[in-house]
Amino acid sequence: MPAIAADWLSRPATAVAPDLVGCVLVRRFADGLTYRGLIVETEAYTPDDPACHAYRRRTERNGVMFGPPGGCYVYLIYGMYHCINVVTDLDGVPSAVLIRALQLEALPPWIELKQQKQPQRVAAGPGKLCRALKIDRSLNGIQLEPSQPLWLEQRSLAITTALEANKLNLIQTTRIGLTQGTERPWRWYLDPCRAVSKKAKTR
DNA sequence: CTCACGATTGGA
DNA sequence: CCAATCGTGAGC
Repeated sequence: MPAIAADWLSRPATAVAPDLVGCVLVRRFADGLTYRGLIVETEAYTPDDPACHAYRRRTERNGVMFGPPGGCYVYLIYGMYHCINVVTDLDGVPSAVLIRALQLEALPPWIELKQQKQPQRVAAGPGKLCRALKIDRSLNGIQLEPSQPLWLEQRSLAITTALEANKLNLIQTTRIGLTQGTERPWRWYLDPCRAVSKKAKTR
């Protein structure tokens, strides 16, 4: 499918996040090997949001969030995992969409299949997907486009059709793992889908 | 300059 | 429930 261009991402993160579910994240290595993952879960972070890394002010870490849409914001969390975000909205408006889970088309060879209890969940979580696709801070600040080692592609017709027919549904719930802004319903995921990190609480 | 802590994960 | 593990940034 065609690559997603920066102008499509030049909207509030809360508008982009649901639209990114069903799109594809592509990882291309220097040797040409390419891996694709269906985006099955996202979260939005906006400038007025206390959970957003850029809520207080611009710092060395969150700088790319202040840049133009289509930027790639990667940070280290808990000293051992990386998380990847797609920068959205106008240049200067610090907003991003956290990619929380992927359904990989094929498993990279460095993932020990034997050790995987559930191979379809190797990228089910923001830290896990970065580990699976070898995404770290060396990719922080790159522009997400096909000339780079990482880019986005539009939804396939098959996914769009399945959503329209309610074969697949886009569920909206509250975000995960936060201490602030927990009430904002800014998480979206595909259902049914094994690769989603966690299902919404059911009442 | 220091030090508490985090948009996580996997195991007890 | 809890430890692992370290860069970041708020506050002294």
